Amino acid sequence: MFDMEPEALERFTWYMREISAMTIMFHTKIAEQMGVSATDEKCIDLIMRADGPVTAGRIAELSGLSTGAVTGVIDRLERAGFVRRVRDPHDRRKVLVEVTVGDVEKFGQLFEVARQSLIEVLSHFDEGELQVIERYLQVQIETFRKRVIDT
Amino acid sequence: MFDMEPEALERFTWYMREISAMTIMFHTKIAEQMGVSATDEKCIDLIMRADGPVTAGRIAELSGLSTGAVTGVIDRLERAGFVRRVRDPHDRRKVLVEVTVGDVEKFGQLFEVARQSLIEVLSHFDEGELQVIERYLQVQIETFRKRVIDT
DNA sequence: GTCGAACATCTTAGCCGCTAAGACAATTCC
DNA sequence: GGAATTGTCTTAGCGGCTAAGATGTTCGAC
Repeated sequence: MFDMEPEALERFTWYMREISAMTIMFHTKIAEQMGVSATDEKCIDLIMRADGPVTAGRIAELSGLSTGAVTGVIDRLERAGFVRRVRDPHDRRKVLVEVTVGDVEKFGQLFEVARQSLIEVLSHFDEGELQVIERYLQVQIETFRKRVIDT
Repeated sequence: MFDMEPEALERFTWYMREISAMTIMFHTKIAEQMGVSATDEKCIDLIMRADGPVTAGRIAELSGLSTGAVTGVIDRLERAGFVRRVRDPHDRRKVLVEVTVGDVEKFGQLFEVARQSLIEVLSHFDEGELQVIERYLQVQIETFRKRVIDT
């Protein structure tokens, strides 16, 4: 079905593993810089990546935490000024969690460094190569979501 | 210095963020499947990615945990049969931690799924495209290690 | 060789976040 | 309107983490 030298596959496996570990470290550093726990940072990332406000319960589902734990997460993030609780006017049981607008700077430094690093990486490639890379990233997201995450 | 449409950069940023979140989820699932905590899985990943045996203290450095916490990590991983403590014959203060050989299967399923997924992803590309992708991964690792991790 | 300083790991006390179970409040269904 | 359901919060109990100190080992000066 797909013939690739075993050594090549092994190299790619190593790249994935290395990037994977760097990703974990990156999130650890972001959390440190924001002055919150890794769990809290994971949740705020969930909230930011969602489109539109998210309920507390949805955060529990997405993060795998209990609802009780999510209450604590939101308490801490709210106290630190990263998010805000808003009662859903259509269903007043629900608590919508919104990222507070002006405080995107608090994520600041390291996100900016990451953005600059991405630009630096991409600057090594011409138009046609970037198209290949973009397709690669799209296929990777699609494949891993289907086969690894949604199971 | 490097001109790229802002929308393209935004798309790539989104890809990175998405992959980043999937990576976190992946490690969470691996840990679950292994029946250990995320911290423990992070440590065993460190040990496996290192070449040669690693000391307890080195694990503390690399993971950012206190030495006391690492003692607990190794206790649990040893009890679960993933690693083994070996006294360094040259310096008997040190404790070398080795991954137990026959138990690689315990990581099993999900690693295998990930490996198969990687093969599936790569099968979408021809020889020349794979070279571009490989270069991209190398540059990414190098750049992010330099600018994000080692700071 | 001996002694003290430095080093590597382990132990312990105290703290904090997580889970599970149930309380409370709002909504939906009959 | 009343019962069942839903969404969040509260609480008790547990387990992992940090910081500090204990224990065992090595290194260096003499």
